Amino acid sequence: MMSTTNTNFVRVRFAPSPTGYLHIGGARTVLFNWLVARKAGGAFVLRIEDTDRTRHVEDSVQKILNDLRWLGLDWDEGPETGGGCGPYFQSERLDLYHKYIEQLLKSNRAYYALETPQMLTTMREQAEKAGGSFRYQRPDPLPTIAQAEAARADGASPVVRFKMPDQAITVVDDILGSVTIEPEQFDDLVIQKGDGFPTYHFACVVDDELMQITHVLRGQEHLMNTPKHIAMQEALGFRTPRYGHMPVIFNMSGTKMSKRDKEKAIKKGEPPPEIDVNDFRLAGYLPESIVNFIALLGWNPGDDREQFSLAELTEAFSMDRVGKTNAKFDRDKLRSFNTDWCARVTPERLLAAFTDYLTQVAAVTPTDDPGPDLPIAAAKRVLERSDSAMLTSVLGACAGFHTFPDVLKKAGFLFLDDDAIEFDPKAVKKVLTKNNGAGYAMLNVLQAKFESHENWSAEALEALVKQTCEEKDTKMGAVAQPIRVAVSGGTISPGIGETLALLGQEKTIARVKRCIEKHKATP
RNA sequence: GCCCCCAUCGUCUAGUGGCCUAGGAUACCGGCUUUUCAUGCCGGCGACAGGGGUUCGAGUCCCCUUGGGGGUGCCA
Repeated sequence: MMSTTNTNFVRVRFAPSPTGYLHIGGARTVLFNWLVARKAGGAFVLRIEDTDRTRHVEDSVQKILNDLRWLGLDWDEGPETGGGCGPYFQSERLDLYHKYIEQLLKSNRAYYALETPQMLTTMREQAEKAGGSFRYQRPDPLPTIAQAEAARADGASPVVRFKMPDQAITVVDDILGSVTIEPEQFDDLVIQKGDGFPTYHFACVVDDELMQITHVLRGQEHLMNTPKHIAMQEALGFRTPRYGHMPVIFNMSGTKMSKRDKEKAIKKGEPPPEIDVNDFRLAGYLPESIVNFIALLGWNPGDDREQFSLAELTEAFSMDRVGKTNAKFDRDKLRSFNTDWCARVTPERLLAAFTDYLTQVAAVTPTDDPGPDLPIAAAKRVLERSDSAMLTSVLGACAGFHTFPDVLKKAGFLFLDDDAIEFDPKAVKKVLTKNNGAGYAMLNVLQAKFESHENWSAEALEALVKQTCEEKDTKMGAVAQPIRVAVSGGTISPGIGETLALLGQEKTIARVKRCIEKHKATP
């Protein structure tokens, strides 16, 4: 019989805490883990770390799952998928943690501690005043189990602390190399809270073992946690997975990208920056460009290539090309990536993404969140008044746009009621009123032509406009611009032939008429 | 304060001792294309944090300084 043990087997995980939407930095962590798994043909596990009941946010698991799906990152085991190592919610694994807590207690590698949070806070404040950092002093003698139970009966909530070994610990890191930390840097950490829940450190170590995680790829903010985890693994007889600590992503200002940036910007009256994956979705980005962009934040292929689909990333990715330096999140460059991707994907894909964008935006309740200025009304209107064929044409006509809101800005007027068109005074002055109303004169000529024109295709209309130019011995601008203003209220629109074809003959004529009449009413 | 990590154009980065008068992308500036807004194309500006070593030779190796970041929770 052959051994079926695969020595190369790879299992990685992403373990978010359900406190809101998926953060863009978290998205990069997922992506890299996902890539490691897919590259190796291993498993990608999703685990929900909901051990802090005070920070739990309703619906956030669903939100995170949605964000992952939108990005195209699937998981082999986890919520809604199941798997052989479940449950995948830590709050449903309490018995498991208790069992290992017992083991550590029995083997004298952990003990009950009776200080209250208030006492610890006071001690910390005192240590800070003294200019140093607080180190928890292991009690001597240690509280007995009987004492802990008595305290609990008394209404106290004893915690369990892990005895950190008195020896240096070396973290072998696939990204940073070896990092050795001296024992003085650690005190005995709490592994079970007063409410009986495990702390992050403990649950994480137990689950990584039980879920057979082979590689842990996480943010650099976890580097100093890793020695603690290694010490616990040793005490419990667990294996130590391979570790890799990735650089952190910052704002252009150098501050850490955080959800609070949004509130700050709103307070200052500025548009809030996109921070969570969902922000980018609502801002009209393609998941392709987000994935591509964050992949290049800390990883590169070693050559000049910059465009990568998920499949191409899977092919090209390798851990040894992950960098060590923190990166700033350059939204300008992301925008450029998005422009490229919008031009690159198939019309079908672009239509699907645009429809998703409109749907997501239309579903936002303005009172939900004092977020950015989302074109909610416009999105609803477009959804109601168009179909797939129309949207495909609109997207084609707007080719070259950066993000989906640009499409709405450029072609949104198509979906307005004719009498809802608002004329931009500047545009009116520049292209219609100027030169003794030459623009209006042109509109009068065009109106007659439009009424008798039969072939209402973009090409034919384009030809009609060009022909008018020749007749009047003038440039395109003198003909196209007045039409633009009449039909859209401003000077921005797709090519003039496409614009009119998309709008239709009836509406074109109605809008031109209305524009001329408005002028007569207020000369 | 203590511990740890990091350091190339504004930003993301290539660079693994001679291919480097440092390459690409983005941003910015200029030009071309053009019926508006974009796109596209061409060109330009722009960096090895500083100081010591090692070496025939250093962006690349070592040390110090400086700067940035992380940790120091009954958060994850």
